Amino acid sequence: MAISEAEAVVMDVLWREAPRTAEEILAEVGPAQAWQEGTVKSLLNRLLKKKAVHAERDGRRYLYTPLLTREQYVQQESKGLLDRLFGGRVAPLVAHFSEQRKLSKKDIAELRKLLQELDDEQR
Amino acid sequence: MAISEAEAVVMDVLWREAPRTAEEILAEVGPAQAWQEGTVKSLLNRLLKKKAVHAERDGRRYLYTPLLTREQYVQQESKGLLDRLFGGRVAPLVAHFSEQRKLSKKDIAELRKLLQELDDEQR
DNA sequence: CACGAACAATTACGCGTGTAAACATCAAAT
DNA sequence: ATTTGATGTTTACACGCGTAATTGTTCGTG
Repeated sequence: MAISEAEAVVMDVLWREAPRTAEEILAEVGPAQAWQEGTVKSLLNRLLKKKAVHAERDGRRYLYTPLLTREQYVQQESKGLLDRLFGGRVAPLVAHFSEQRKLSKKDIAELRKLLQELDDEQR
Repeated sequence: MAISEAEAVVMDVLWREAPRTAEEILAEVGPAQAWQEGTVKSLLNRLLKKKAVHAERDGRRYLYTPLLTREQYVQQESKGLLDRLFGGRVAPLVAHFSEQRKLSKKDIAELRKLLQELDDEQR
Protein backbone atom coordinates (compact mmCIF):
# COMPACT_ATOMS: atom_id res chain seq x y z
CA MET A 1 0.00 0.00 0.00
CA ALA A 2 1.26 3.43 -0.88
CA ILE A 3 2.07 5.98 1.75
CA SER A 4 -0.12 9.05 1.80
CA GLU A 5 0.78 12.69 1.67
CA ALA A 6 0.42 13.34 5.39
CA GLU A 7 2.44 10.23 6.08
CA ALA A 8 5.12 11.50 3.73
CA VAL A 9 5.44 14.64 5.81
CA VAL A 10 6.35 12.47 8.78
CA MET A 11 8.75 10.42 6.69
CA ASP A 12 10.41 13.62 5.61
CA VAL A 13 11.27 14.43 9.19
CA LEU A 14 12.73 10.99 9.69
CA TRP A 15 14.71 11.20 6.50
CA ARG A 16 16.35 14.36 7.70
CA GLU A 17 17.36 12.69 10.93
CA ALA A 18 16.62 9.42 12.67
CA PRO A 19 15.88 7.88 15.03
CA ARG A 20 13.41 10.28 16.56
CA THR A 21 10.64 10.22 19.09
CA ALA A 22 7.04 11.11 18.32
CA GLU A 23 7.51 14.27 20.33
CA GLU A 24 10.51 15.36 18.31
CA ILE A 25 8.63 14.73 15.11
CA LEU A 26 5.73 16.82 16.31
CA ALA A 27 8.09 19.59 17.32
CA GLU A 28 9.57 19.72 13.86
CA VAL A 29 6.37 19.35 11.94
CA GLY A 30 3.95 21.06 14.26
CA PRO A 31 4.43 24.69 13.31
CA ALA A 32 3.93 24.12 9.61
CA GLN A 33 1.17 21.54 9.93
CA ALA A 34 -0.64 22.55 13.08
CA TRP A 35 -1.08 18.92 14.02
CA GLN A 36 -1.92 17.56 17.44
CA GLU A 37 0.16 14.94 19.16
CA GLY A 38 -2.49 12.32 18.41
CA THR A 39 -2.35 13.00 14.72
CA VAL A 40 1.36 12.31 14.56
CA LYS A 41 0.89 9.13 16.58
CA SER A 42 -1.77 7.90 14.20
CA LEU A 43 0.39 8.61 11.20
CA LEU A 44 3.29 6.81 12.82
CA ASN A 45 1.11 3.80 13.52
CA ARG A 46 -0.10 3.66 9.96
CA LEU A 47 3.47 3.88 8.77
CA LEU A 48 4.35 1.03 11.10
CA LYS A 49 1.55 -1.07 9.67
CA LYS A 50 2.85 -0.33 6.22
CA LYS A 51 6.36 -1.31 7.25
CA ALA A 52 7.62 2.10 6.24
CA VAL A 53 9.14 2.79 9.65
CA HIS A 54 10.53 0.75 12.48
CA ALA A 55 9.93 1.49 16.16
CA GLU A 56 12.31 0.58 18.89
CA ARG A 57 11.33 0.88 22.50
CA ASP A 58 13.43 3.28 24.52
CA GLY A 59 12.17 3.34 28.07
CA ARG A 60 8.60 4.51 27.98
CA ARG A 61 8.68 5.85 24.48
CA TYR A 62 9.62 4.72 21.01
CA LEU A 63 12.34 5.71 18.65
CA TYR A 64 11.24 5.71 15.05
CA THR A 65 13.51 4.95 12.13
CA PRO A 66 12.59 4.92 8.46
CA LEU A 67 12.65 1.59 6.68
CA LEU A 68 11.47 2.94 3.36
CA THR A 69 14.25 5.14 2.04
CA ARG A 70 13.68 8.50 0.51
CA GLU A 71 15.16 7.19 -2.70
CA GLN A 72 12.63 4.39 -2.86
CA TYR A 73 9.78 6.76 -2.19
CA VAL A 74 10.90 9.32 -4.74
CA GLN A 75 11.38 6.49 -7.17
CA GLN A 76 7.83 5.19 -6.78
CA GLU A 77 6.23 8.58 -6.92
CA SER A 78 8.07 9.88 -9.89
CA LYS A 79 7.84 6.70 -11.86
CA GLY A 80 4.09 6.75 -11.29
CA LEU A 81 3.78 10.24 -12.66
CA LEU A 82 6.12 9.60 -15.53
CA ASP A 83 4.22 6.52 -16.64
CA ARG A 84 0.81 8.05 -16.27
CA LEU A 85 1.51 11.33 -17.97
CA PHE A 86 4.52 11.00 -20.20
CA GLY A 87 4.49 7.44 -21.43
CA GLY A 88 7.35 6.59 -19.10
CA ARG A 89 9.83 8.78 -20.95
CA VAL A 90 11.82 11.55 -19.34
CA ALA A 91 12.42 13.83 -22.30
CA PRO A 92 8.73 14.69 -22.83
CA LEU A 93 8.52 15.61 -19.17
CA VAL A 94 11.38 18.02 -19.45
CA ALA A 95 9.94 19.35 -22.68
CA HIS A 96 6.73 20.01 -20.84
CA PHE A 97 8.46 22.11 -18.22
CA SER A 98 10.41 23.81 -20.90
CA GLU A 99 7.24 24.87 -22.68
CA GLN A 100 5.87 26.17 -19.43
CA ARG A 101 9.05 28.20 -19.01
CA LYS A 102 9.71 26.41 -15.79
CA LEU A 103 13.37 25.83 -16.47
CA SER A 104 15.54 28.18 -14.52
CA LYS A 105 18.97 29.25 -15.70
CA LYS A 106 20.35 27.04 -13.03
CA ASP A 107 18.30 24.09 -14.24
CA ILE A 108 19.59 24.54 -17.73
CA ALA A 109 23.16 24.77 -16.58
CA GLU A 110 22.80 21.66 -14.49
CA LEU A 111 21.12 19.72 -17.23
CA ARG A 112 23.93 20.64 -19.56
CA LYS A 113 26.46 19.46 -17.04
CA LEU A 114 24.55 16.24 -16.51
CA LEU A 115 24.50 15.46 -20.20
CA GLN A 116 28.17 16.24 -20.36
CA GLU A 117 28.87 13.73 -17.63
CA LEU A 118 26.79 11.07 -19.32
CA ASP A 119 28.80 11.78 -22.40
CA ASP A 120 32.11 11.37 -20.58
CA GLU A 121 30.96 8.15 -18.97
CA GLN A 122 30.15 6.84 -22.36
CA ARG A 123 33.63 6.76 -23.85
CA MET B 1 -11.11 19.75 -5.89
CA ALA B 2 -8.58 17.67 -7.75
CA ILE B 3 -9.60 14.98 -10.16
CA SER B 4 -8.84 11.43 -9.11
CA GLU B 5 -6.97 8.72 -10.91
CA ALA B 6 -10.03 6.83 -12.13
CA GLU B 7 -11.50 10.11 -13.27
CA ALA B 8 -8.32 10.85 -15.17
CA VAL B 9 -8.73 7.64 -17.13
CA VAL B 10 -12.05 8.94 -18.38
CA MET B 11 -10.55 12.32 -19.16
CA ASP B 12 -7.87 10.60 -21.17
CA VAL B 13 -10.47 9.13 -23.46
CA LEU B 14 -12.04 12.52 -23.95
CA TRP B 15 -8.70 14.14 -24.57
CA ARG B 16 -8.05 11.71 -27.39
CA GLU B 17 -11.37 12.56 -28.99
CA ALA B 18 -14.45 14.51 -28.03
CA PRO B 19 -17.35 14.79 -27.77
CA ARG B 20 -18.22 11.26 -26.86
CA THR B 21 -21.10 9.37 -25.32
CA ALA B 22 -20.84 7.38 -22.11
CA GLU B 23 -21.12 4.23 -24.17
CA GLU B 24 -18.22 5.15 -26.38
CA ILE B 25 -16.12 5.94 -23.36
CA LEU B 26 -16.92 2.59 -21.82
CA ALA B 27 -16.10 0.84 -25.09
CA GLU B 28 -12.69 2.44 -25.16
CA VAL B 29 -11.88 2.06 -21.51
CA GLY B 30 -13.74 -1.13 -20.71
CA PRO B 31 -11.22 -3.74 -21.83
CA ALA B 32 -8.33 -2.30 -19.89
CA GLN B 33 -10.32 -1.32 -16.81
CA ALA B 34 -13.06 -3.94 -16.65
CA TRP B 35 -15.52 -1.28 -15.57
CA GLN B 36 -19.28 -1.55 -15.69
CA GLU B 37 -21.45 1.02 -17.40
CA GLY B 38 -22.50 2.42 -14.03
CA THR B 39 -18.95 3.06 -13.00
CA VAL B 40 -18.28 5.22 -16.02
CA LYS B 41 -21.52 7.10 -15.46
CA SER B 42 -20.56 7.84 -11.87
CA LEU B 43 -17.16 9.07 -12.88
CA LEU B 44 -18.69 11.29 -15.53
CA ASN B 45 -21.08 12.77 -13.00
CA ARG B 46 -18.30 13.51 -10.59
CA LEU B 47 -16.35 15.14 -13.38
CA LEU B 48 -19.41 17.21 -14.19
CA LYS B 49 -19.68 18.31 -10.61
CA LYS B 50 -16.03 19.29 -10.68
CA LYS B 51 -16.57 21.25 -13.90
CA ALA B 52 -13.95 19.15 -15.64
CA VAL B 53 -16.32 18.10 -18.41
CA HIS B 54 -19.35 19.54 -20.08
CA ALA B 55 -22.40 17.51 -21.13
CA GLU B 56 -24.68 18.39 -23.97
CA ARG B 57 -27.93 16.60 -24.53
CA ASP B 58 -28.19 14.77 -27.84
CA GLY B 59 -31.56 13.11 -28.06
CA ARG B 60 -31.77 10.58 -25.30
CA ARG B 61 -28.12 10.61 -24.35
CA TYR B 62 -25.38 13.09 -23.58
CA LEU B 63 -22.24 14.07 -25.38
CA TYR B 64 -19.34 14.78 -23.07
CA THR B 65 -16.60 17.25 -23.79
CA PRO B 66 -13.59 18.05 -21.64
CA LEU B 67 -13.41 21.49 -20.08
CA LEU B 68 -10.17 20.90 -18.19
CA THR B 69 -7.44 20.55 -20.79
CA ARG B 70 -4.80 17.89 -20.70
CA GLU B 71 -2.20 20.63 -20.46
CA GLN B 72 -3.79 22.04 -17.34
CA TYR B 73 -4.01 18.64 -15.77
CA VAL B 74 -0.45 17.66 -16.57
CA GLN B 75 0.63 21.02 -15.29
CA GLN B 76 -1.05 20.57 -11.92
CA GLU B 77 0.11 17.03 -11.43
CA SER B 78 3.70 17.53 -12.36
CA LYS B 79 4.06 20.77 -10.50
CA GLY B 80 2.78 19.01 -7.42
CA LEU B 81 5.34 16.27 -7.66
CA LEU B 82 8.14 18.62 -8.50
CA ASP B 83 7.42 20.84 -5.53
CA ARG B 84 6.94 18.01 -3.10
CA LEU B 85 9.95 15.97 -4.06
CA PHE B 86 12.50 18.13 -5.80
CA GLY B 87 12.10 21.54 -4.28
CA GLY B 88 10.35 22.76 -7.40
CA ARG B 89 13.47 22.43 -9.54
CA VAL B 90 13.64 20.39 -12.71
CA ALA B 91 17.32 19.53 -12.81
CA PRO B 92 17.28 17.44 -9.63
CA LEU B 93 14.39 15.48 -11.04
CA VAL B 94 16.28 14.63 -14.17
CA ALA B 95 19.34 13.85 -12.11
CA HIS B 96 17.24 11.43 -10.15
CA PHE B 97 16.20 9.54 -13.25
CA SER B 98 19.73 9.67 -14.48
CA GLU B 99 21.01 8.00 -11.34
CA GLN B 100 18.35 5.35 -11.73
CA ARG B 101 19.56 4.75 -15.26
CA LYS B 102 16.13 5.61 -16.49
CA LEU B 103 17.34 7.83 -19.29
CA SER B 104 17.07 6.10 -22.63
CA LYS B 105 19.35 6.96 -25.51
CA LYS B 106 16.39 8.65 -27.08
CA ASP B 107 15.79 10.69 -23.94
CA ILE B 108 19.36 11.85 -23.94
CA ALA B 109 19.27 12.79 -27.58
CA GLU B 110 16.07 14.70 -27.12
CA LEU B 111 17.31 16.50 -24.06
CA ARG B 112 20.38 17.53 -25.93
CA LYS B 113 18.28 18.87 -28.74
CA LEU B 114 16.06 20.68 -26.31
CA LEU B 115 19.00 22.41 -24.69
CA GLN B 116 20.31 23.31 -28.09
CA GLU B 117 17.03 24.96 -28.98
CA LEU B 118 16.95 26.89 -25.74
CA ASP B 119 20.43 28.03 -26.59
CA ASP B 120 19.45 29.19 -30.05
CA GLU B 121 16.44 31.01 -28.72
CA GLN B 122 18.71 32.86 -26.35
CA ARG B 123 20.84 34.72 -28.85
C1' DC C 1 1.76 1.18 47.02
C1' DA C 2 -1.28 4.54 44.86
C1' DC C 3 -1.44 8.37 41.73
C1' DG C 4 -0.48 11.35 38.29
C1' DA C 5 2.15 12.42 34.23
C1' DA C 6 3.92 10.81 29.92
C1' DC C 7 3.31 7.98 26.19
C1' DA C 8 1.21 4.83 23.08
C1' DA C 9 -2.85 2.26 21.13
C1' DT C 10 -7.61 2.15 19.93
C1' DT C 11 -11.58 4.08 18.31
C1' DA C 12 -14.03 7.61 15.82
C1' DC C 13 -15.77 10.40 12.21
C1' DG C 14 -16.45 13.01 8.00
C1' DC C 15 -14.87 13.00 3.35
C1' DG C 16 -13.29 11.40 -1.24
C1' DT C 17 -12.72 7.27 -4.09
C1' DG C 18 -13.61 3.05 -6.64
C1' DT C 19 -17.14 0.37 -7.86
C1' DA C 20 -21.68 -0.73 -8.73
C1' DA C 21 -26.75 -1.82 -7.80
C1' DA C 22 -31.19 0.24 -7.87
C1' DC C 23 -34.20 3.45 -9.65
C1' DA C 24 -36.10 6.78 -13.01
C1' DT C 25 -37.07 8.40 -17.65
C1' DC C 26 -38.27 8.33 -22.20
C1' DA C 27 -38.47 6.97 -27.01
C1' DA C 28 -39.50 3.01 -29.97
C1' DA C 29 -41.91 -1.12 -31.01
C1' DT C 30 -45.92 -3.77 -30.48
C1' DA D 1 -51.49 2.72 -24.68
C1' DT D 2 -48.23 -0.62 -22.66
C1' DT D 3 -44.05 -2.69 -22.54
C1' DT D 4 -39.27 -2.66 -23.18
C1' DG D 5 -34.77 -1.30 -23.99
C1' DA D 6 -31.40 2.40 -23.69
C1' DT D 7 -29.71 6.02 -20.86
C1' DG D 8 -28.98 8.82 -17.19
C1' DT D 9 -29.54 9.74 -11.84
C1' DT D 10 -29.48 8.39 -7.11
C1' DT D 11 -28.08 5.71 -3.56
C1' DA D 12 -24.86 2.48 -1.51
C1' DC D 13 -20.91 0.62 0.56
C1' DA D 14 -16.25 -0.56 1.85
C1' DC D 15 -11.90 1.51 2.26
C1' DG D 16 -8.14 4.87 2.87
C1' DC D 17 -7.06 9.50 4.61
C1' DG D 18 -6.79 13.52 7.69
C1' DT D 19 -7.59 14.62 12.09
C1' DA D 20 -8.32 13.88 16.74
C1' DA D 21 -10.70 12.30 21.20
C1' DT D 22 -10.66 8.52 24.22
C1' DT D 23 -8.70 4.84 26.50
C1' DG D 24 -4.82 2.01 28.09
C1' DT D 25 -0.18 1.44 30.03
C1' DT D 26 3.85 2.38 32.54
C1' DC D 27 7.23 4.86 35.17
C1' DG D 28 8.52 8.11 38.64
C1' DT D 29 7.24 10.29 42.98
C1' DG D 30 4.94 11.06 47.31
